[in-house]
Amino acid sequence: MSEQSKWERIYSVVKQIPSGQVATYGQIATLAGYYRQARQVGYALHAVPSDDIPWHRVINAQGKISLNLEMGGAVQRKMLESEGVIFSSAGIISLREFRWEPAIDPLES
DNA sequence: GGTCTGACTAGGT
DNA sequence: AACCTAGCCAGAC
Repeated sequence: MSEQSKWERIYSVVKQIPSGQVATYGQIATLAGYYRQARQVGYALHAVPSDDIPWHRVINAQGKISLNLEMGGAVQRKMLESEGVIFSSAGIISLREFRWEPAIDPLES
């Protein structure tokens, strides 16, 4: 499988994250059929080709933003907050409250 | 070609 | 809670 179609599969899952919800890198990897390849999800999002992919709704497993502030972390937080996602004083999002839990397999939809 | 890096994670100590 | 390790693999050099 080429890396192109692999990334596109990752993107197709990310596109299905609803506004106001978030997913973790590992969750996207698993949903796309690439269990344990969370790093590749991060890499794919780093090179995100267009702005119709809600890359900002992907965070790490600790509920935190993985970018440095200068890499766009501040922008990501602002976009999430504008969608209604709440950050704690420590900058942590409650995954229990905001994590996306797809009812159907994203690859089948 | 080998080696290193990294928007990561799960499991163990 | 903090730290370590193995697993993953596309680029950059």
